[in-house]
Amino acid sequence: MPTKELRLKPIDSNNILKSKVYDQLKAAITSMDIYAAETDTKLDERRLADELGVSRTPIREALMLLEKEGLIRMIPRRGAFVVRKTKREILEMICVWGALESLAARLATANASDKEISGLRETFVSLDDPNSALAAIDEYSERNIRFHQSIIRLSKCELLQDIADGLFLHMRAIRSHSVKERGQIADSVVEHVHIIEALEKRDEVLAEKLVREHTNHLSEHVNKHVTWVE
Amino acid sequence: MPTKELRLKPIDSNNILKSKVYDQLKAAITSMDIYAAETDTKLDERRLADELGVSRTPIREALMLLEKEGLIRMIPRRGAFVVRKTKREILEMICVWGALESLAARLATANASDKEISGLRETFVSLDDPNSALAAIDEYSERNIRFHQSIIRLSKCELLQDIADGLFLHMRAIRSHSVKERGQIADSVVEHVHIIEALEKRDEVLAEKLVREHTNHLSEHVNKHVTWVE
DNA sequence: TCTGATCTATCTGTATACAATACACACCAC
DNA sequence: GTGGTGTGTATTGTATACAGATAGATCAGA
Repeated sequence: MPTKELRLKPIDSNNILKSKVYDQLKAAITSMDIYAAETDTKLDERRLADELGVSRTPIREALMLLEKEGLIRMIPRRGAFVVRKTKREILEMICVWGALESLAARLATANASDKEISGLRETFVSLDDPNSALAAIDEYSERNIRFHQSIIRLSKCELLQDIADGLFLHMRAIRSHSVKERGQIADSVVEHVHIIEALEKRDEVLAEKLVREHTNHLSEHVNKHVTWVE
Repeated sequence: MPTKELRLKPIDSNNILKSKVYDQLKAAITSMDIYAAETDTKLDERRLADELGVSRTPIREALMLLEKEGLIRMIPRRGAFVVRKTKREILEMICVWGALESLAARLATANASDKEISGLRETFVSLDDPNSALAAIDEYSERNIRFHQSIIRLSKCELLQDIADGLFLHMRAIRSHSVKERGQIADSVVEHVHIIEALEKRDEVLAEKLVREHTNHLSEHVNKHVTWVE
């Protein structure tokens, strides 16, 4: 729609090769099934350079960024390898994530608008329809992550979002392996509802408590059922 | 002491230029007084390369790592600039830090040994001697940070340490500007003692609560007294 | 046949050359 | 005098060349 004052979009000067390669690699790594491969997958700089049609320089820059994010590990003179998280590391991530999200919930009760909180319901309301069978489990996982990301966002704390995004990145990678039973999902959804209700009541203590318990449940679940690693 | 089986230290294969440059730059940035300079300090790649006696490649690699850590900001075709944190960002850091450290305190009550906890007392016991005047304030700040780092360490959660280290990095940078009165320090020390006592009693709820309150006090203090930024 | 060493190929780490872009200053037009 | 354009310089982004190291293979010796 035309406006009176001219609206100019902020040009993304980040349109440099480094960023493009970084995005591509990140997407590729997170979408691949790390734990399916029996051998460590190595990222060959020259091969990547050839495939992406750029020189090795932007590749190396992107790889270094990915290493700092913990997605890959670079061994001097050996190469870059996709990192497989250990069970211990996964549990640590859930633990830290719980602390961050419970803080986010507390902040959200103060900083989020009513509309934003009620918007959370839409995020997962369609989960209640019983037609979705196991086929929808993958979609549930994605929606589940988005729900938690939303809470983080409602805290209006940018630093929180940055750190949490880094964690979610890894959670996404192990998501497909998480053994989800039907009952587990149902329980999870109920807990989500309770969290939203606590936020709506602006009950910061309750919201924080519920989020922490929710995370603890996930932690126990992973601890019990995840055996495909380590 | 000589042992039966030969003990070999893990050779630091990270001894590559990239890491050296990274360490140098990080130390230089954190030790400099960012907020004293009236203009944004720019990091010239070629100048740095000349001064450190290496080519631009390791310099750029190190700069990129520093950018991801939030210490500098790279603007395409413009250069790298040391980041000055806004007051809002500082408060956010304290907020997140509080959540992480209160989690750490909770974990520490379960994972830390009695010896480790009692070791915390030594960290700041000399603060009680009254001879140290304002001259020791700088040392207090450093010791203060080390105390909090110790708590994080006692949680035995590596991820927690990684994230917290990133935050402490920035805290160190603003430390020298934090207006510390004598009374403020005394209060702080008392709170530290209470935190240690809670840890010794293995009272996870109390320890977590005290750490959070301690952080909140710092947050309020900064919010009130820090006016030299933004 | 197995162990060990040497040699080679390949890949990474570093340096440097080249290209593109942004800022600054000067010059010109109005 | 002011504003705009154009060129020059300096600095970053990208590509490539070179050096060093590692892993695997081949070969010799027991």
